Amino acid sequence: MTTNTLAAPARPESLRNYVERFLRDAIATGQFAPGARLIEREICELLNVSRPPLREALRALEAEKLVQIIPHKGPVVASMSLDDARQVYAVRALLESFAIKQFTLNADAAMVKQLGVAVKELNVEAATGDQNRLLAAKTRFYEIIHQGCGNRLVVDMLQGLLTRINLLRATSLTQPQRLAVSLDEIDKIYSAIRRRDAEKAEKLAKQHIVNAQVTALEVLGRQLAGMPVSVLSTTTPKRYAARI
Amino acid sequence: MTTNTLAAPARPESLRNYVERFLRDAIATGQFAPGARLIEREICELLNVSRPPLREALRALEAEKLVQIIPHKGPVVASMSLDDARQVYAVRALLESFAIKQFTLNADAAMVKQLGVAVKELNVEAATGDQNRLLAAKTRFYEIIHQGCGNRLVVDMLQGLLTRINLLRATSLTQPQRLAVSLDEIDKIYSAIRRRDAEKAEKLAKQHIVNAQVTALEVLGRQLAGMPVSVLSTTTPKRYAARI
DNA sequence: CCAGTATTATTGACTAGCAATAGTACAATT
DNA sequence: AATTGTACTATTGCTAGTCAATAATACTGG
Repeated sequence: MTTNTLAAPARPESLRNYVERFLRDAIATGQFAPGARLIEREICELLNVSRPPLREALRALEAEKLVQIIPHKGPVVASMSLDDARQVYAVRALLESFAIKQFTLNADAAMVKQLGVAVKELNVEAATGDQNRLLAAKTRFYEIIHQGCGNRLVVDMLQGLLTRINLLRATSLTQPQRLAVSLDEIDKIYSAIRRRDAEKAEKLAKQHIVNAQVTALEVLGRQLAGMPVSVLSTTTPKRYAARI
Repeated sequence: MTTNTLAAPARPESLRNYVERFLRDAIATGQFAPGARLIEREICELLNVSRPPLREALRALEAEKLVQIIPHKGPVVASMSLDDARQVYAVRALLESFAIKQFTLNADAAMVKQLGVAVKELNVEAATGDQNRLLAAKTRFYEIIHQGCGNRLVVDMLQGLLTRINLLRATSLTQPQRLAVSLDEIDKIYSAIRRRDAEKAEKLAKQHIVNAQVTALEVLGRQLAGMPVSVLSTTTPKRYAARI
C-alpha cells in the first residue's frame, strides 16, 4: 500500500469548474483581450466541452464582472474605463488596509516572522530584477496577510478585485521609478505590523494602494489617449460620455 | 404622441434572469430557508423552465454566495455561521461608511436635501410603528446615499452583502430597545453630512453598523442556542460537526 | 445490532434541434 | 450616389431526451 492510496482520491474536477478556471486564466493573462467576443461554439470546440457547462461557467464569470453578457449578442471580455479602475482601487484600498489592520491585531508571532521573510525576499527579487519572481514575491506577501487577517470574505473579495485589476495590465510595479518607493512603503508597513501598531499599518497600507493607483491610472490614461475605444464603460456609458 | 411611445419597448427578460430573480427573492424572503435543498427538477416544474437556464441562474447565485452547490448532491440555500455573519458585517461597516464619507464629499445640495426628507420619514415611520414602512424608509435612506456616493462598485457589493444579511433574519431594527438609539445615530450621521464633516460622518456610520452588528449577533446567538443545526457553516462543515 | 449490498434519487454532461434576435450585406428606389 | 428596405446569416436562448457517475438510503443476511 503506497501513500498514494491515502492521498486525496484525485477528484476529477467538474467540467464547468475547469472551463471557468481556463477562462479566468486566459482573461487574466490577456490571451482574451478586453472587448473580445467569446463565441460559445468556438470555445466549446477549443476545450472539447458542450455548451451547457460552458454557459454555466460564463454566468459565474459574469457575476465576477470578468465578462459581460450582452443579450442575443453573447459574452465579451469585460473592459474597464478609467472610472471603473478608480472604483476598483478605492475598494481595494479599503479592504486591503482592513486586512492589514486585522493581521496586525490577530497574527501570531510565527506569522509575523513569515511575513518578514516574504518582505526580505521581495527586496532581494527587486534587486535581481526578475519581473515574474518579483510579482510572485509580492503575491506571497499578500497571501500571508490574507491568511492571518481572519476574514475569508475580505480575502475572497480582494481576489476578485485583483483579477479585474489585472485586466488593466498596467500595474504600478512595472514602473521602475515607482518600484523603489513601493518597496520602501512595504518595509514601513511591515515595520508597523511588527510593532503591532495597527492604526499605523492600516494608514500606510491605504496610502500604499492609493499611490499604486495613481501610477496605474497614469499609465492607463496614457494608454487610453492612444486607443480610447477599447475602454467603453461596462455599465452606463451615457453618463460618462456626457461628463467630458 | 404619448410619453409611452418613447418608453423602453418592454424587453421580455431572459428566462435565466427571471429564474435568478425568483430564487434570490425566495431566498431573501425566507421562502427557501437556509440549508434547504434546491432540487433542480422540482424548481424546473415549479417555474416551467428547463434545466440549463435554471442551472445558469444557480451558478450566478453561487457566485453571490446565496446558494452553495455541493458536488453530486446539488444546490442548497446558503446558511451563515456566527463567524460568517461577523465577517459580513465587518465588510459592510467598511463599505457603508466609505459610501457615506464619499456622499458627504460629493453630493450636491439637492441630494443632501433629499436625504433630509428620508431621515424625517424614517422618524415618522418609527413613531407609527409599521415595521414594513420603517424598513422601506431605511432602504430609501441608503438608496440616496448610494446614488450620491459616486462608486457603483461599492453599491453593488453592499447590495450583495445585504441579501446575505437578510439570510440571518435577525436585523437590529426588529429589536425595539435598539430602535430609538439607531434612529438617533442616523440623525447624527445626517447632521454630520449636512455640515460636510466627512470624517465624522464616516466614523459615526461605522459605529452605527458595528452597533447594529452587535444586536444582530446577540439575537442570532440566542437563536443558535435553540436550534444549532440550521447554521452549519457554509465553508468548512466538518469543524462545526465536530463542535457538538 | 451491524455490515455489506442493492436500489434509488439526483446531479453532471452530452446531443440535436428549433425559435428569436442582432448584425450585415445587398438590392431597389429616389 | 445615397438611403431605405429587405433578406440572410450568425449566434444566442431554450427545450427535450438521454446516459453515466455519484451519494444517500433501504434492505437483507449474518
